[in-house]
Amino acid sequence: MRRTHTCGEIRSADIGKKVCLQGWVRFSRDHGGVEFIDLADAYGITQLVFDPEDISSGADKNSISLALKGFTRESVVSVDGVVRKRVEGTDDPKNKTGEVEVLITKAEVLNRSNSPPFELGDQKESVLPGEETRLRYRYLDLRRTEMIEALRFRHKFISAARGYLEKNGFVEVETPMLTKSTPEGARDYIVPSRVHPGTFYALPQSPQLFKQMLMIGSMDRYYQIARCFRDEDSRADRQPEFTQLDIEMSFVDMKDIQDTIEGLLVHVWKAIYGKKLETPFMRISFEDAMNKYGSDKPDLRYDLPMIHITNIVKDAPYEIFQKVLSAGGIITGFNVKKEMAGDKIGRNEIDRLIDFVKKNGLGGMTWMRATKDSLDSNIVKYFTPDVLSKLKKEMDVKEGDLLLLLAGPRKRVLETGGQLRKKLAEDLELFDKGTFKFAWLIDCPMFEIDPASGKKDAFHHPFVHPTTSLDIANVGGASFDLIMNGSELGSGSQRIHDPEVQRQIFRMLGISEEKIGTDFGFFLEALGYGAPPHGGIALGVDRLVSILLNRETIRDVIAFPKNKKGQSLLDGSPQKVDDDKLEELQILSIAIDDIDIEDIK
RNA sequence: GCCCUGAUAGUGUAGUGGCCUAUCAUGAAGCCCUGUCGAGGCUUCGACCCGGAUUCGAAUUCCGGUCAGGGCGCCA
Repeated sequence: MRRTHTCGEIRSADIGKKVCLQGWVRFSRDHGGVEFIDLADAYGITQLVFDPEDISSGADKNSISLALKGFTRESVVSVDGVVRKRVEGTDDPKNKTGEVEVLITKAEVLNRSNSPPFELGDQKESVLPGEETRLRYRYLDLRRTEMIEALRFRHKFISAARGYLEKNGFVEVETPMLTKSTPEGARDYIVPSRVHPGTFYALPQSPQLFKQMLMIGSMDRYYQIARCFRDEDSRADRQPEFTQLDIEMSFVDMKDIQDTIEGLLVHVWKAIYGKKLETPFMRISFEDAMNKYGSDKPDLRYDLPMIHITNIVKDAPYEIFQKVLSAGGIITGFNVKKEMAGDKIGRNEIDRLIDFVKKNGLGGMTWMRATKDSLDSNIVKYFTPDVLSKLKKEMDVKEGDLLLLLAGPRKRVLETGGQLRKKLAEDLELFDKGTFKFAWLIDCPMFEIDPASGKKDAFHHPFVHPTTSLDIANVGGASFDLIMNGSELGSGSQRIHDPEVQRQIFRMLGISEEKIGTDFGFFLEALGYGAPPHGGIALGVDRLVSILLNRETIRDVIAFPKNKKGQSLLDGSPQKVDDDKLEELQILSIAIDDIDIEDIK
């Protein structure tokens, strides 16, 4: 018999029905006579009963009993039975099928399971095994409700996004996975060509150039759930392969792209949560974000800004400040309000914060506590009453507030301030985990200087349309980021559609004429054939979904993720390939392990 | 490349120089039990990441590795 119901759908209304259920044996409880089995599938759990003294007509007690002996944990079984109400007082209110049970009339083991390496029950708070074990046996991990929910949610998100985009005339187009290696940016995963020995494709870091060429090809509205690859080190929110919701539009400006994403998210919100998402999103300039929050993706669920006080304290004879100032540095501070901190930050905690600041590259941290009518600290003596009063005014100091002051080189102070702000918010629980605060980071520069090499780099990428003359010092770029809760969810821009401007940007990035030709010649040529004004954005699907589900890492919303070192613990990739395969590709490995030491000697 | 944290039965853990023949739970195997629901009871099985050092004595201290995770760099 084929299954008639899933393990999550039988209710009181089904009482008396003959059913067939198929699923996994999650738990069984043998009372020496009556026996209960929790049968699980992706939809839920139904309790099965075998009672030797309560056998339905036509059922064979001995054959059922025999089959049940083969029901090991996580075995796949098929059971026929009759739905009945549970004995008075034995309902299970925690389970949506908890009012009914299925009295077994026939049982069969479809596939016996080995004893699982970790416990799969997750009705209550179960103890999760380490992630290594979960990834090694991902197919078992996926049976857990949490994982099933994550993948369903992810699907729902993508499905709703598709619905919105299709309704608005977007066409999903697949761009190639075997593409050209690009010189700038992240490292490529490369794929050897057998037909052209010694040459390689690269897996796409993003469909950037192809989606732009789709616009040149008059596609007008494009989207793709695009897999992207970057051979860089992983993080909790970064995997070697990841998914972007990639969008490109013709005849639009930045506002049109932002409106589209806001519309999309409103639609998704409605579909997933049944709620209205407030738009338009707040906008914050790159400069404000850095100055106030020390981050290009500040968490805006709480305020706690940096308040710059360089001008107020510049004359105070406090040696540390004077040293910093004479080196061209700045002084800034946080006012940790009494309402935020309560009495959570005592002397010991301040010492820990000072350590934190030191680890983040500053010499230390000065602090003051606001008393009834003054500021209390071992360094107040260096500040005149006038300076203290100005400081109190500027930082809006009330009794019980704690001032944390940072001094040092501008960039260092802002970055460390941003880290400290984040830490304070976490320690003091300044935000609600269920709140999602979107914002657009706007007014970005076109270029940034790499502090290590002193080289000029593109702030976003080299295809961003400049918003100012290219001759001035701080060229602006028509790019923007979607940020939420301290994460960057995606970045978009209006693109360059004039080949001469594009060529000029490549030159400004220090790419030689020859390189421009070999690496981007085809693209410059394409721009030359009537490229329409266009722009687009890419949203990180893994990241967004993991934040919405409050998961610590994007691995928890990816069915088969890699570990931190980029390995799949499930199939053991990456692996060596046989020598004859390499030979066919005319590839010779010079990895240390592959070199025969004797040969070298 | 660097920094931080961790590693004890299949799984999750306790254990800060001798009370360790290593705790507890879960699991597995077996037995008992007729209304449980992560059932319960009894019995059994099963572990200190590797190498070196210190010490009379190391799971515990030190050094070096390996593995895992978080972060910096990197991610145009």
